[in-house]
Amino acid sequence: MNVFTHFRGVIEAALDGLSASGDLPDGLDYKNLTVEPPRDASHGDLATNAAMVLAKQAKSNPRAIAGLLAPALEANADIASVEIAGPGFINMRLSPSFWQNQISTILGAGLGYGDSSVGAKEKVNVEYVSANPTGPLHVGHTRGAVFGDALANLLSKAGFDVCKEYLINDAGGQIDTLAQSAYLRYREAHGEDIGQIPEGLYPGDYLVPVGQMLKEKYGDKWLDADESAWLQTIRLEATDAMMDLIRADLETLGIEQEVFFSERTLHETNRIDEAIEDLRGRGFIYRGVLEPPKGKKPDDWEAREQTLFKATELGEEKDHALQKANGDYTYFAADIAYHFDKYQRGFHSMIDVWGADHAGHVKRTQNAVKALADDAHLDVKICQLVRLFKDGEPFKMSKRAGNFITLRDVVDEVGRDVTRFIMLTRKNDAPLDFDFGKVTEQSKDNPVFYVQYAHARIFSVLNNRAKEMYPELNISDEALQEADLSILSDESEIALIQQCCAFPRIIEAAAEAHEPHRIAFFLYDLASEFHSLWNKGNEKANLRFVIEGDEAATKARLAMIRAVASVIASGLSVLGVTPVEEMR
RNA sequence: GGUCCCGUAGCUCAGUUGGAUAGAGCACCAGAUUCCUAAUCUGGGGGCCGCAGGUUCGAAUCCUGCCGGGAUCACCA
Repeated sequence: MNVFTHFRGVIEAALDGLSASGDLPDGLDYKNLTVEPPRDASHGDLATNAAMVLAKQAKSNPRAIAGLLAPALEANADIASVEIAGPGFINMRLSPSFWQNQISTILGAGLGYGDSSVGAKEKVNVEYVSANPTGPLHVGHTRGAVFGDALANLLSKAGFDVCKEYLINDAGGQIDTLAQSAYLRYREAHGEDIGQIPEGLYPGDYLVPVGQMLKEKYGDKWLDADESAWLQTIRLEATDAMMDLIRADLETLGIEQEVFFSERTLHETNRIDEAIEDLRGRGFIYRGVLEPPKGKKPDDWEAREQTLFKATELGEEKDHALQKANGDYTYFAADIAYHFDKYQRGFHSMIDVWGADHAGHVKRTQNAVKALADDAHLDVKICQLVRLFKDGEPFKMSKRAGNFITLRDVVDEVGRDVTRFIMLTRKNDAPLDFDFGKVTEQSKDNPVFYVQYAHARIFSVLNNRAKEMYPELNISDEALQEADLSILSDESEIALIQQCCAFPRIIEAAAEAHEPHRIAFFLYDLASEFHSLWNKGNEKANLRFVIEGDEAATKARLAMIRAVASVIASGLSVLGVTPVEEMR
């Protein structure tokens, strides 16, 4: 249950009552009405702008409306006090018992706490990673992979029907390069000294096993053959091998996408023609000559008539080419067909996760989607660069030299959970510093540790201290739900419960904004609230979780911290991070 | 030159889609451990939210124009 949504309902009911009694006009629009936690906790637990939003509609002033609404709200048993403040805010304080009872709700929901129905089972396609199948994933792909996966999890939790998808770019010229590179390794597998890998081909060792595989499967039939004899077959073989590699890389992060869509099939099944014909029918396709780029003109520029997408129709500066000089479709053309295909599969809402280097293509792709269907929507999330450090020193990666830092390097070094969490500690469109030393440090500097430590501390209390002092006490979730929670009245305890209760709201807001990093920040705040209360037990022994000679109080406290652990675990599961029960 | 992203404390960044006196961590200063992990916590100083206009009850947030930093710029994917 989202506390704020719940009380929004209460407030709207009270307003309806005022309309019915004639104190307010009928048919008021509640659209802009909000119920939020006030920024300043001294203002209470909930604040609503209802009076201010409705003032104009009701032809009255905010404070007068607030004066009508306040008594109606005070009648609610869960609302302890109501006050009108500032320009017409209505601040409410909820009764301690309301907050206390939320613990039972959380324990009852378990990992399902925070699940929402705002998504209304709407189909959403989240496409991420989609790295060219020419080698293992590197650290740059890692951020997009984690971001996309967490975003998809988040949307699922918020009630959307989510598909995790990967586009295999297996149609372009870089696949020829891959095949040529693999062919070289094939010759090498037959004992030939291939020397230095020529400039322009992929030098990485990861193609050595592909050469071996080709030798075992096809023998020596291509050793003296012309490229035309082997190119097609090796393209397919090498692409498959690279996708196996990439899937294995993703598996180390716990990522498993449901759909792997081959760009090649778009070309082979005339899907691109279909999509372009569809756009032609809508007036977005014509033949023409593009202006040369302003400012920096490429040396090999030549004016040429070609098939173009009329992006200027949708407000862009220039149109975009759909065909290359050799007549093949451009990547943009294929991408249009790909999004058209997604739409036809029922995904009217699409999200693409791209690297920063593709930022320039966002607008045209969104416009293409807009042109394809009025009810289609594409959001493109750009992941900025990850800067690698080791103890403050920058880590350079050089793809050209073939010794770039791979996803696997990162996961091997710091582990899956740390990799995933740290990648989500920045907004996707802000650059991220990743220091191999810092992220494994066991201190509050390291947010992964800080959150995990809070979770582990709770289990330490439950499994060690509580069992020591009360060996007979049943600490299952079911038993703890029955605890008498009324002793949980300290300010810090209520604050901790309130922080837990913010979780469903955070899930909904983060899902709506497509911003999974908010979950990571929320978890940090929740952990902080917990550590704070823990330390209060140092000064005030009566605030400790396990209290000698007071089993009832102990049980209530254990219920509370078990609920905190549950919310942490629930949040971490969205991020794809495993909660730990002890630190090692 | 065009487009997109960013500009918030000395540093690294949040900021609940427009709310009340703008927050956290690091760093700096001062404290807390007979007690469930001090691997933590408490308190303190520190700000023309890049600049200037506009929109309204109300702007760090939305609009416009500048300034500064980054990414990208037919025919690669």
